[in-house]
Amino acid sequence: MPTRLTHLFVRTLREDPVDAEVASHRLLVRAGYIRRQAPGIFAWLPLGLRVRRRIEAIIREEMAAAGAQEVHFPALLPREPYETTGRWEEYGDGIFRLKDRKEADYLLAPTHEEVFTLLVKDLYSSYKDLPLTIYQIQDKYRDEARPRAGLLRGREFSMKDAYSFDYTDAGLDVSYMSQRDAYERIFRRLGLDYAIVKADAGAMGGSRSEEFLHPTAVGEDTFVRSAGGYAANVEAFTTLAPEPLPVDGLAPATVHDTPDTPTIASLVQVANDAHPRPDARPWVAGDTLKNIVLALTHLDGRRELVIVGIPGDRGVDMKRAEVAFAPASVEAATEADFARHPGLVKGYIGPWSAAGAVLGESSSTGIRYVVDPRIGSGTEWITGANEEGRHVFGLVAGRDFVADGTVEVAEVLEGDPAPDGSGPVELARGMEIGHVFQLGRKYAEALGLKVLDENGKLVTVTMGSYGIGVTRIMAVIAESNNDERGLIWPRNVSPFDVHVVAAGRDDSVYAIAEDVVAQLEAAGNDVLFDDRPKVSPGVKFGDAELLGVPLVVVVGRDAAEGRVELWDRRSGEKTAVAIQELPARLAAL
RNA sequence: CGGGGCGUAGCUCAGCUUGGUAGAGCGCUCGGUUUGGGACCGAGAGGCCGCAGGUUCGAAUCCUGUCGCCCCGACCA
Repeated sequence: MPTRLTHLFVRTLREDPVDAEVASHRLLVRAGYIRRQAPGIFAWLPLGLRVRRRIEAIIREEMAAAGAQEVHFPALLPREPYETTGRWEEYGDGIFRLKDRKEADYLLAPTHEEVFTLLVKDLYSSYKDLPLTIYQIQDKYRDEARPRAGLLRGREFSMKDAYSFDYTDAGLDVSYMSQRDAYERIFRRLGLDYAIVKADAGAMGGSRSEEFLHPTAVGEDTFVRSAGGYAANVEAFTTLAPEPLPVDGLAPATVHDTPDTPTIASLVQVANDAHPRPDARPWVAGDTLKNIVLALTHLDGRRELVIVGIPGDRGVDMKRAEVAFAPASVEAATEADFARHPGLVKGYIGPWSAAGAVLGESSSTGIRYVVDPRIGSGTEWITGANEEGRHVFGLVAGRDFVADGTVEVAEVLEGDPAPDGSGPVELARGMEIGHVFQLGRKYAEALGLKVLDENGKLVTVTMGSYGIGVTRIMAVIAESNNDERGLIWPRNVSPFDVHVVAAGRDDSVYAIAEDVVAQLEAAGNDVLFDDRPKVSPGVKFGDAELLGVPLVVVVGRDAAEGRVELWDRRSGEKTAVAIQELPARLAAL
């Protein structure tokens, strides 16, 4: 049976909803696919559900092909498992918590590692049962601080999450690659461009982690890639450290007056004017060593100052800093912090002074000092002399100062060399649409999932987790498949195969359209039929463009002569087709 | 959590400065005329002007408080 627009539960909006900014959000609401219920929470209308189900179907097929079995857990879960793994606390305000009538704690699951692990523990106890990969397609709940952009970052969202269970590391690698391969097939089938980037393993404690990023201006992640094939999230980017240089023969450091140079730009200016380099090459920002005071707040609430030294031509990337110092949180040091450390001369901080080391755990201040990998042994720098209006020139790392360690907090710039030697990187924005992750034994350890191996020895299971954002994918597809008139779905996720518009003034057009619809249905097409009798053609065309079914058949002025128009929504091209040839023409597309 | 903006009809908005009993367009209903690019005429339905308190003879409008929403940032397997 065709779906008739006279009966379909939908109302298209002529104007853009005021609260929608990005194209996908705007169009999905305007075209009647979703309606907002609360911030980041949406109701699904028939059209929206159809698209969602088609995406799910593709995922299910590829999961089955990868040997994963579907299960289903509740979204509402008790506190205990999350308490055991520590995530009840770790998630903080990030999850929805609730109490039952007995005051027992529950949560709406943000992800399901714990209960998957426990279920396998319940049922399996032998290596013979492994490997196992199970998955579900479930709504997840996260109390995002700021939901935004409609389906792209909601507080309720649908995700396919799979979990693999192995008893050897080699087995985990196989399971991981199997899911990773499945993801590539899924995204290819969905027509979604993607980059696989190294991700920060972070607090999840796993070893190998890769994100699938869809390059898009609305993406929230910045990633880098090189022509030679390197790709990484900026948070996971590692700097290519220079080989140590010999320090022998380098000129001794000299201190110069550099009045009024609190910024790198002013310092470079004064250095070139008053203290030009002997070989006349101009000083540049990259010749300076900038020392930035950060304040860490550790999990136990302890506040610690740490100073990071980075080349003066780049800033601190706070996201990279968060990763570098995790699980502590990071912020810029405040005036109060400086007040507690009179040894720090704001604007003129440096590791060295005539009286000895100033920065570092064993220095006069005792403040931990970590530097960018570019500050390698034998490199020379202009940096603060710890006196108002004075800098030290030709300060050599490894000779004149030693840091407590290196740190990856400097911002990554276009053209930086990829760590694998595959050339300079470019920066791009991306939206995370999938994430594959080797969890290792963290959850199995915490929850006691062990099996007996071939030798009758109890071994802890090693796990992987693999997520795909179903509703986010739908938004991403909408985001990259639209024009000023509306959505344009790829054929394999379109809510219908073909949209038939009856555009005529008399009854015969409708009778012919009914016949066309019946033929298309008989040929196996899922048909949306605009049979609204009193609606003008202009409105019908406009709605057809808004709704975004990629193929439209217009039954109109030439219908009496046995011809209809086949309208390619994407190209806008319309071609006359004889009605009896129509099913074959569609089948051939 | 910091910054900015906004709450008036289903949607998009005007009215608020200068207080006087609620408006437009679109959508919806009925009748009629239209019918290949969002047509027209006529008649309608629809609002606790976010909520609470205050000022006033009288508050959508002024004052105080509060709740909510959107955007930017922080945050975010």
